[in-house]
Amino acid sequence: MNALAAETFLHVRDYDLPATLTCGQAFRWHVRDGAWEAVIDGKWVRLLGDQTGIRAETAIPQTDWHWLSDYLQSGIDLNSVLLSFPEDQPMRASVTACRGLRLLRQDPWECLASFILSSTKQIVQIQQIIGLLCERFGTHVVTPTGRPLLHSFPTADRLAAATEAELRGCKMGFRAPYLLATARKVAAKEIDLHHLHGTTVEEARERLMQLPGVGAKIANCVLLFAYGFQQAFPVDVWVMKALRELYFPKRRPNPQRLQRFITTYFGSNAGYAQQYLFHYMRTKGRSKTD
DNA sequence: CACCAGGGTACCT
DNA sequence: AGGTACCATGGT
Repeated sequence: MNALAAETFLHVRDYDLPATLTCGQAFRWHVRDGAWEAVIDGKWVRLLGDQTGIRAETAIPQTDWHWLSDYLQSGIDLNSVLLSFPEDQPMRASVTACRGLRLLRQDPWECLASFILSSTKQIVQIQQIIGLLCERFGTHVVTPTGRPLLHSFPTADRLAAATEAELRGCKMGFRAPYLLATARKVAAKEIDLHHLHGTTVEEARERLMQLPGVGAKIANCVLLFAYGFQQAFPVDVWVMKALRELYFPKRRPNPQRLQRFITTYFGSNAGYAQQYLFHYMRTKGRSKTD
């Protein structure tokens, strides 16, 4: 038995599916039989990439695939993005190491909640926490027969109704009160995540940072990975390492000077450049099959 | 077994 | 304004 309900093919070149889906912007993807599977907006999906594009399969009928091409951002002109990067050795090395790395366009709530859980955690652990969270608070998702049961990412309403102890049970530790408090603010409509699409980066960032457990770094991740603000430039320990080793080898610049450098040097696609640096720093020195 | 991980917050000078 | 301990848990 089997029965995939729908499939399509997205024609796109230079799309590195493995790198894009595992580089720390989304946390629910896993490989099965050489293909990538996850739940997007409550829908099970399976992706298989080749040189000419991405084949996609779902478990329920689809007529309009816009939700998927929007998520994957398969329609953007990657080459013009790469051409907008500063021409320096670190950026060249980063692009050479992984031409085809893309930025996704994710659901704001899932992205926000996921990155609240990301603080001082390794990517594998974030995946584990989110897996438990979905299992315990998400709803069942239709999958092809024979697959393990899968769950949607829990809504803010559902998490707002949870207890801190239940959330701590998902191994998230001290992040539990942050996630709970933010879920309650979203559920109570103290912030309208959808509305941020129509604002400026600065206003959106300011609003996000008013939420418990959301500082500049996590806000920038959400701005970049969910809202598509390409100027947003999250600085975590890896990106800070890249900036210091590659651009400021002599002495460490103060935070203000560093921020000034980021906003002036990397151009209109600074967030994209940041993701290439991040991926480069994390993978260099490892074998490519890891 | 130390040390570190896609940080934020409260509390100190 | 700028530094620092603490938060919880698992990988390396």
